[in-house]
Amino acid sequence: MSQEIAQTYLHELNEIQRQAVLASDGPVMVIAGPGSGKTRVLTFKIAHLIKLGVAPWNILALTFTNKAAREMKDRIEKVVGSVANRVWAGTFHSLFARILRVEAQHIGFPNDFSIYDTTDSKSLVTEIIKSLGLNTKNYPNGLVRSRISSAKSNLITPKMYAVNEDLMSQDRMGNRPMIQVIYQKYVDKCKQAGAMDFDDLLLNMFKLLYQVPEIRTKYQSQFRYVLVDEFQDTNYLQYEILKLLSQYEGSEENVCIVGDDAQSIYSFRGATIENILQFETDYKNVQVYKLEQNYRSTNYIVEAANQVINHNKRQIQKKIWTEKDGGEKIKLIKAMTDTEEGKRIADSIVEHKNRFNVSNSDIAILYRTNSQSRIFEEYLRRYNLPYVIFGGLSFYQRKEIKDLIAYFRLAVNLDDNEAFKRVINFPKRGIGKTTVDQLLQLADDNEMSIMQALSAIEFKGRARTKLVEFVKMIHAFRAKITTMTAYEAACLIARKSGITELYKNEGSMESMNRLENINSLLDGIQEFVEDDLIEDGEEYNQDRSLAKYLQGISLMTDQDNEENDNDSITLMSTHAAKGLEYRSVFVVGLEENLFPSYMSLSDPAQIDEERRLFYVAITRAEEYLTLSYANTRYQYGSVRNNEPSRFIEEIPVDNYDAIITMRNPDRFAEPKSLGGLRAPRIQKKLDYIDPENFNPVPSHKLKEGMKVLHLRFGKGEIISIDESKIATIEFYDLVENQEKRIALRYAKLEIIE
DNA sequence: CGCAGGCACCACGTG
DNA sequence: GGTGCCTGCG
Repeated sequence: MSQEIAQTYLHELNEIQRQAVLASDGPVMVIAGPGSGKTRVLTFKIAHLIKLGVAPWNILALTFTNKAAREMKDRIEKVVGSVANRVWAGTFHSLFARILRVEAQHIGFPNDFSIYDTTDSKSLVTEIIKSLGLNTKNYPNGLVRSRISSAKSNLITPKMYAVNEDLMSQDRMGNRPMIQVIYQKYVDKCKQAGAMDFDDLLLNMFKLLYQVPEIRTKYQSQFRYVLVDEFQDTNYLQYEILKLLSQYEGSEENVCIVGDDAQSIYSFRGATIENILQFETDYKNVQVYKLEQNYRSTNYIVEAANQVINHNKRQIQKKIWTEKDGGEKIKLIKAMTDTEEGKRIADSIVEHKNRFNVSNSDIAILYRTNSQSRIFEEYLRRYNLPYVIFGGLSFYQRKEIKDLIAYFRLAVNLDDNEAFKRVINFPKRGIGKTTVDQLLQLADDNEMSIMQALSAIEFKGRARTKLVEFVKMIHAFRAKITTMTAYEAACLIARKSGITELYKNEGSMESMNRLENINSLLDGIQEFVEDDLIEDGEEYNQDRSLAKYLQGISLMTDQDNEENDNDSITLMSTHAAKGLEYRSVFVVGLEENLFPSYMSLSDPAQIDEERRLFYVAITRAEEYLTLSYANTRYQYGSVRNNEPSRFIEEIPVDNYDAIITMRNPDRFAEPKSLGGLRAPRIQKKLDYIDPENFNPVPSHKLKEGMKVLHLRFGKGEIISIDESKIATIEFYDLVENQEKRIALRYAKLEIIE
């Protein structure tokens, strides 16, 4: 190793980190506590390999989120330049999908296979349950899918399931003996549709490597170095794939796994810490490095985290420490209601900004469930604090977007039944439920996709002419997508399908919104077409077809689009926060039944997982950590009382800001007004409207010229009301877009004069 | 037979 | 608050 390399980046590492980076050959396991420079080690390690002369495309780096992959690539690029783009870095799902696009024919799938997302998979399962004459009471969709998913993740085929006495007797005892039959049918139907669900992307990658020796050899020899981030989140199937890729005759087993057992939070989707323990047995002479120095957080936070995680029995021994002494103690906010919690958090944020000079982008609010975001959203809006929400309903999950994309999918893959079901009568073209049911039956009886059945068998129903028209249209689209660019084809489909026209004619606020979303999708497609370089492993791919575009987006999530570049507060689930850090973190909703979740209360192992999740949450904070809970909360349509979360007490009292006794639930003092500081006004603060004292009036009482009050936007004046009962209202306190168009049908407005 | 509106039921986390 | 199913009407 040359002197020059050492000077460029190795000095930025501590001793253990450096050893881990330099251990380029053979199996390596890095146990990395939160904030210990894990990503730094991974990226420097890859950069180091490239500097040593390893070709970038011989390196496979697997992550769990697109975000982590992108960050990794960016950081490698900083060290070695644009050649970093040729590293195979990405999520398990996206990289395997890419490989399957090339190799799918070896396992009996078309190369332009569709990817079924959760909605598609749900819909297919429901269809099957019904077709078997079962009801969804006995066979809840979620349960069936989780049985199927877990079977796949453990490499249990439907046939193996049928002879697995454990699984079958579990199903019998649960009075659901038909799950195996549903599973078999689900697999058959996916195959027929040329579709893979998320689990199949992994499963089929495994099959490909396992069943086709020359393919196995091809990828084994290509991926000379394999690295896995967040290894504690891998499931059995993922680990088996990793072993297939890295363990073979004559291999040096250059595999490096990085993880932290204390941050394993995905057991619900089959992740197992066993993999970490197993690694040392499966590979010979594993070099183990433990990164224990935390560079992120102050001692109060690190100490709290250590104490909390100590309540978990099973774990790899390590002691996280930091040199950052002093700092602020942890604050605890106790609220009576969930609404009050929202207000108090917003107040506290304002105080933070003023007292500690933190900017919005330094702040994150973390919650257990995405549905908690709404209240915080409302208060932040009222206080004029900009925010971004990660997670929740993704752009690609919106109805109008899914519908248009379903047309794309169907045109690319005629057998994609889920896409077919979605668009056959949208926009309305007089093909109703009865016809669709008949079609499904027809296809099922003949073991064909619907499109195949339609072209092979004369359909006798009343809707025949309309069906012929529909099929013609889809075939016309299909012809266009091979000759046109993605953008041209997408515009044509949006128009000819009747989707844009439908929303234009409707003219409501909601439709306009949808139209806008469709336009942003089209804009995105245009960008895709105009982008002159697409990173694609070894080659810069020149394909600008709609099919190619579909491949790119099918595994995208919202988090891949939203950039927090305009100084906003971040709101997200604790799961989504893993790997991120903020100067000031608010962990909210710390109540029994919520965090820990009510789903976990009966199972100690699941409580441990909730605790690890809490551990992840608090270790996101660099300087300021605030915890909060509410005594009562609106849940499932009624008010519920919850005890404060057990996790609050697991942090020693010394780490808290206020002196409090830890015995009874009322022990937690109201946060003191600190140093006489008052929550100052920032920008134009909207008046706080108490939802309890808010009295909206029926819409017919609203007239032009009235002064009204809106929960979110505050005071305003009705400028006009048009014939479709859309009011244009000017809101005085909004900084931007003072005028809003509000559909009176839905609006809740109080008259103030 | 198709459609709109009403209504029950559901909601943990992710690719 | 969203959505998928059911019902009664055209």
